[in-house]
Amino acid sequence: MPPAEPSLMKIPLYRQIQASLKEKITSGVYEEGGLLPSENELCVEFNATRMTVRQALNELVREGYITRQHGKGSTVSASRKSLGLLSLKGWTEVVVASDRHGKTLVLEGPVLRKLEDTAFKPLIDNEKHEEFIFFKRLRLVEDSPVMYEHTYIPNENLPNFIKEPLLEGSLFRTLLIKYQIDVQSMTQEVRAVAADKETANLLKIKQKSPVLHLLRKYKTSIDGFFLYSSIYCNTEKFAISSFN
Amino acid sequence: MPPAEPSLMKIPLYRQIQASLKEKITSGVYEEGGLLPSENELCVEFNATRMTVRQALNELVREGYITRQHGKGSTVSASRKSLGLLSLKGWTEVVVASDRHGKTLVLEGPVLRKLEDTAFKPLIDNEKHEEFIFFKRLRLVEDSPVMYEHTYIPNENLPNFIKEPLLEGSLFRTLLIKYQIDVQSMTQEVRAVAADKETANLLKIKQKSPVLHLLRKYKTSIDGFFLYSSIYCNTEKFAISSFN
DNA sequence: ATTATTCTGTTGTCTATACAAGTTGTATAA
DNA sequence: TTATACAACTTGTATAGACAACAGAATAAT
Repeated sequence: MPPAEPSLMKIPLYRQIQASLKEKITSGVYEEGGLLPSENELCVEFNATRMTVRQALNELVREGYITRQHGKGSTVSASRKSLGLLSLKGWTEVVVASDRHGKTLVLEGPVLRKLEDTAFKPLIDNEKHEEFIFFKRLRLVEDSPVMYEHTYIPNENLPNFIKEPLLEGSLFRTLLIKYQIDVQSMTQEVRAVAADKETANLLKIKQKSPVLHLLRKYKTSIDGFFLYSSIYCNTEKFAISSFN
Repeated sequence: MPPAEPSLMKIPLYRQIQASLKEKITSGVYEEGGLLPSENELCVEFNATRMTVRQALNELVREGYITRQHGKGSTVSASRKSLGLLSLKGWTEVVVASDRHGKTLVLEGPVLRKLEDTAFKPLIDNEKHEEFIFFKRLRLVEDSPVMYEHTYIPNENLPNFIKEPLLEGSLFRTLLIKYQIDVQSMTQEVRAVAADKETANLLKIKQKSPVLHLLRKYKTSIDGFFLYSSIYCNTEKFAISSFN
């Protein structure tokens, strides 16, 4: 029997539990600082064993939604004011989750071009990638420019990518839905640098102002297929936050 | 019966496995890019079940030591050149793991003082903490100053702390061994700012140079007991890296 | 020779259970 | 009233096993 629609593929139970709880947390059913139902109660609710429930809860800890305490329970974390961008989540999800009005302007692309940015060199293993799909995007929060991003995607496995627009404006979502490519993890290097002329203009700050520079490599569900991003952030109004 | 020596407390099996594997990775027994023994082989070696071994392996993924691939195995990650300081690890552990020569100068403290730094205000829940133990520390890598750190620790649960030196120069280790306080997780905000006079002098850079500013809150095994750090980083030579 | 198919070993998911250990509230004893 | 002990509930650790899904190599069919 052929597999079902990729987008309808079977989702592991613990992922469903994780998604359900996340939904209830962000929508306020479980309020900040309050306790989640105990593991045993969740077992009953989702008809699963404790190990499965615990896997879901551990994922939520990793994502910063809850904290847990031995003998007490799982507490809903206070939602953060700053944008949680050191974590994996894509821009769209982060801005929605933080309840802010976000917008993305595509300044250039998608176009095919070679990777010229020398900063990426140490991150790329093999030279087999000749051409990349390239984006220049500017991201705004409440109409203030906050991030200026260059994205490079190897031009493989992505037929018709440059011809069609992004689903809901989200790159990650487009990759997942249209190409079944799941972005799974990320590594990045973080620096403070002085804004160059182009960056300063776009972010509406003075030239040579301090900006955050993030150099990212995203790992996907396809072996050897990575995405690369170079991001400049204006951190005057919004900080970048992370957990561990 | 009274509990045994805290430092000899029973360590969970999966932590032991985790530590053993980490040791073999950093010492080169398992080489970069190579495969770890399979889960079943590790079960035999450590006399544990797969779930226990998997818990250890998942921790190593979280810490960035290995990656895993369905149907294939666990691969030892390439060690990173930059300092993995967005993760939880303390300075001592990070510098040792990255095979670099690190040194810490205590410029001031430990002394008792109130928390004046207004940047911390939004991070601190309750005002019950009157006094904090305060440190000013400068951290060097290969004799270059890289980080300038202010640390605030609530003056509770820590008898004789300011009178005695740190164990092996490590704050985290001292808290764990002498006070049984385990630092478990961290949240932080990251910004790019212009170096003020003091910071610039200490880091041996020009005034107003871009520096990374990390505002950290460490969670410990004691409920309601947090550590706070404000860190300025010179990222010209060393970047800060993180995983997810 | 090339293409399918099967096989084997790997990690991923899940069940069911058990006991240890931390937290909290309550009942009892001093 | 104040301790102390206990009970009930929580999460943490661990065992033992099962089947699914994936990767790669060996084998069989074309």
